[in-house]
Amino acid sequence: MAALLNERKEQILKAVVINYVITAEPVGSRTVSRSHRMGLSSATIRNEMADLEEQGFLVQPHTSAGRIPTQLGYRYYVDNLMDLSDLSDDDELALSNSLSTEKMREIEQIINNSARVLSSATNQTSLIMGPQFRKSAFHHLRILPLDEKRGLVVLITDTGFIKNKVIDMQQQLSQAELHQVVSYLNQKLYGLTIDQVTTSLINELKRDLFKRLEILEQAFILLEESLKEEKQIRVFLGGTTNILNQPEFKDVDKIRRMLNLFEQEPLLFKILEDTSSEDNIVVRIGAENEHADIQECTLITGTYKIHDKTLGTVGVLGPTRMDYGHVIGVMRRLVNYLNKSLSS
Amino acid sequence: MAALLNERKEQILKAVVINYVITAEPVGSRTVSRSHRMGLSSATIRNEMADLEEQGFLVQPHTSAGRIPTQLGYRYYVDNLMDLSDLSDDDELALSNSLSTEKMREIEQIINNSARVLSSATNQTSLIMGPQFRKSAFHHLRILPLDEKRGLVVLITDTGFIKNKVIDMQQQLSQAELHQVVSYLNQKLYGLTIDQVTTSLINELKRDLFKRLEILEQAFILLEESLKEEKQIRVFLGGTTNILNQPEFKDVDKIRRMLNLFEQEPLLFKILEDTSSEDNIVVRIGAENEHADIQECTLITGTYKIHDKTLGTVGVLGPTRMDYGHVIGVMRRLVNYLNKSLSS
DNA sequence: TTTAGCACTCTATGCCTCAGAGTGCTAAAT
DNA sequence: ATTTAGCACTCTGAGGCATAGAGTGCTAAA
Repeated sequence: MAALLNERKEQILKAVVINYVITAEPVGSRTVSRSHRMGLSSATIRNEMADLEEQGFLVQPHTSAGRIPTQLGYRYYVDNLMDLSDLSDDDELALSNSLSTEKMREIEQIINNSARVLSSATNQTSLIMGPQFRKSAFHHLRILPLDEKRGLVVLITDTGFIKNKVIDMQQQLSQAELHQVVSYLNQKLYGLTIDQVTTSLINELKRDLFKRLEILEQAFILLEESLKEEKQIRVFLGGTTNILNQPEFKDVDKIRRMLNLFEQEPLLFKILEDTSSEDNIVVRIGAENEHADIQECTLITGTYKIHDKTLGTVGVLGPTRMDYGHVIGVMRRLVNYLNKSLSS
Repeated sequence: MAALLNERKEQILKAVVINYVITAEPVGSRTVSRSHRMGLSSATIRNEMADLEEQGFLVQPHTSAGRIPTQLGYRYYVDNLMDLSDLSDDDELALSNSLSTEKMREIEQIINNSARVLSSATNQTSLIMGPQFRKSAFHHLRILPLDEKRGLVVLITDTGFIKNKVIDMQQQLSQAELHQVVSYLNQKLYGLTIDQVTTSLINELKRDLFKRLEILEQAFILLEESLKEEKQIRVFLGGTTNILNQPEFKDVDKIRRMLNLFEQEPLLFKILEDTSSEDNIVVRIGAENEHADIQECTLITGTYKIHDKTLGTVGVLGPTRMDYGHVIGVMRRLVNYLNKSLSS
């Protein structure tokens, strides 16, 4: 960690960041000296800024331009200088309105709404990772016969996740047989997380059950299949077009790269998962992100929980020039709402 | 319908369209006379082109430029001149591979895959409307109790559509009571399309049932709710970034408008539904589209069916400068595959 | 009816200039 | 020892201008 700056340098750095976030233009010494009434002439500021540049907090796009913050500059700002802005009343209202638990029983809907709210309150793109099915605990399983040849498997987890899948049943099963198998499975699997339902466990059960009821090969294959399939998780996006409003994305090529990224759910998932610090809000600025395509961006993430168990991650993605205080404020609030909503 | 052109004019129009589709540059008389070896000098072509312009099939972007087709020109081309290209072997392979029915029991997956294939084979954005739940016929309904206070309603249609929803049950119901209600409902609703399950019908049933079993207010509200909710349908997109490859979309503002459109499912749904001619493939060029935001685009749509019953619509959206023959060829093929896959 | 030839038009490109913004340095002021 | 005023210097971006190139329309000859 670089040494701390003296207060005057801090004030100047802060002024540059704030100004640059608003205008997207390099900030000159004159502007700082004027707008932030710190009673110093532009010449003095110039000297300080030269220092800040030497220490790596600021850069000039070219010799005769103002300064813009480096990633290090943003980092310092976030760690030491940032004011957490609270929500505006409008935002507050919009948030609580669209997340009122009233009409939203389905978790998908809550998540989707959250993505919308988050993106519109921050003017950035938002990503939300749904509950991680495979980390939920098995609650119970049902098989509904649909007709002679098909059945519907319904899998329910402790977090209220419901997964269903139509299966073919080669051999016809009587109600009684079916019931027998299902209740055996329920008994054995209860309380395990989906992650723990490994192939080997399934095989074991299969052997077990095989002795008692030979017909059920098929049912197991299906259970396996339905679990495998869930390896990748849905990531919900909101406000993907917001990124087009940022002047740093006026280049069609950059836009293409970002949108391409947005189309690849597994990648998004990986990006979000990498940041999960299990606790609180994480800010990744520029190259602090692993994925190459977002190294000009900042990703801010938080996690939401149900009864203290981490369910998923919410994120905001935008250019490094972003209103950190505001975004973090909004995200705090959103995570709180989510935690409350989901725990009831 | 405008009068038909003589053969020479047709050849020239065709040459201009084909050339322009490839190069995206205005086509000059010299180019036509050379590349399409029709044994005429550029001067002659020039005269004919002037005629074609007067008749509204071609335009010049400026006085000293080549010509590009107007919407009328494209229309004439599609109606009278177009060669339907068959698929390349590669495309063919990709198509049959990714749509092999093997691993895809879920309809969502089939649709999703189709969207991907369609967009990558055409290099355009594809839109696919999933099966219209509300036009499916009611098959049967189950209610699974989850715990004391919650149940899972499962609704199954004749087209294999499965819709489930968790409901709260204020009053506890015994298994027997539940069973009674459910079987009554099944009997009454069987065979109706979801559209036909109107609020008034539900009310009627409610009265009916009320006499016999007072507790079930709640269950009905839930059925109603779950139906209402399905009014809007999912539209699956593929290759949204393809649109960025088109030179006509190098303007960030246009891009924003398109992407914005893509984010609004209900609008997309409306656009797709408007074109449903119930039969065969429909081409809407430019202003032939109702929606203002796609009047510089061409939308080509087709419908897929299961047992002769129209399920949904697939579409390809791109600039009016598009390889009509190829897109239509691919779409034909895809629709055939879909029809076959779904009917088995 | 077709074509060669030519004058004309329009765009896109590169080059130049110049104003404006902002800097760094030096010397004076506090 | 700081701070500030003043000044020369640098770099960008916008505007103006000339030019090459592509393509046309028209006229007159084939």
